[in-house]
Amino acid sequence: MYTIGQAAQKVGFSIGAIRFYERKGLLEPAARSEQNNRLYTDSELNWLVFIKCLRETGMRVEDIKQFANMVMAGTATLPERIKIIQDQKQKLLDDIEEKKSQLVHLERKLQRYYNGENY
Amino acid sequence: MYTIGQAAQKVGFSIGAIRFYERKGLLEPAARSEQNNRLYTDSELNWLVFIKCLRETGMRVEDIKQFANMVMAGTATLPERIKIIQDQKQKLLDDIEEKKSQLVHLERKLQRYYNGENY
DNA sequence: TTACTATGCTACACTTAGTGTAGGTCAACC
DNA sequence: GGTTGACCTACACTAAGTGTAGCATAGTAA
Repeated sequence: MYTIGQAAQKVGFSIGAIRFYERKGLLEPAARSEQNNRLYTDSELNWLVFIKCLRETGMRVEDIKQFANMVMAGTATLPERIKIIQDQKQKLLDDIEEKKSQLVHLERKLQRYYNGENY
Repeated sequence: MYTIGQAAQKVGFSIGAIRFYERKGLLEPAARSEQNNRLYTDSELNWLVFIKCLRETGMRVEDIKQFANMVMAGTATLPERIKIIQDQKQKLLDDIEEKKSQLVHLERKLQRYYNGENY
């Protein structure tokens, strides 16, 4: 069993983030020690790692909650889950394009500065 | 003179966004009509266009405020302004790299699904 | 004249994904 | 006995607006 601090360090979340995920229903309310401190099993740590994996893809917390429910519902939801990941991927591609376009704006601005524009 | 709705449409901001910028001090409080409606001159529209240009580069509103102050302070602040734009550009490049890495995560996840993993 | 619609106003709540802070508890160490 | 460290809860705050409620006003249609 791990304390929240140990869990946070092992998984790479902040303590606050873990409590936040519990509050949001992404995690079952953790077991407590006699001192009312949260205690995590290895299995719960794996669940946190899973959440971290999804978060790193840029998925929103609410969507991860849905996704987690689907995972627990079994393989019947697999096609749906694949679609979600594909949509997420598209969103990421769109984001990248947008940022690239902003980059072009910035470079134009810099060029204008180099050419003597002064506002 | 333009109403806030006309200004919003001309510049491409929402009405709410313009009021928000005023509240944040990015804009001087607009002149008012007899009916207490905001009125904008062409010069203020140009200022809004300028703000839009900076926002599109991904610059934060608070930073735009600083930047606007520098512009008004004259050419002495030019090197500082160039540095800000360059930093902004670097931040954008970092963002893009991060998103690309998230993309790799997603693609790995999809591959695992295609290979029969089911969680 | 009355009713409706459009546009504007203010002030407030809400969003995301957490972070930061205040105030309190508890055990361990010196 | 005092201090440190880790934990607890609850609340406020962040960015950049958006959405809503409740109001005023002007122009138009019946």
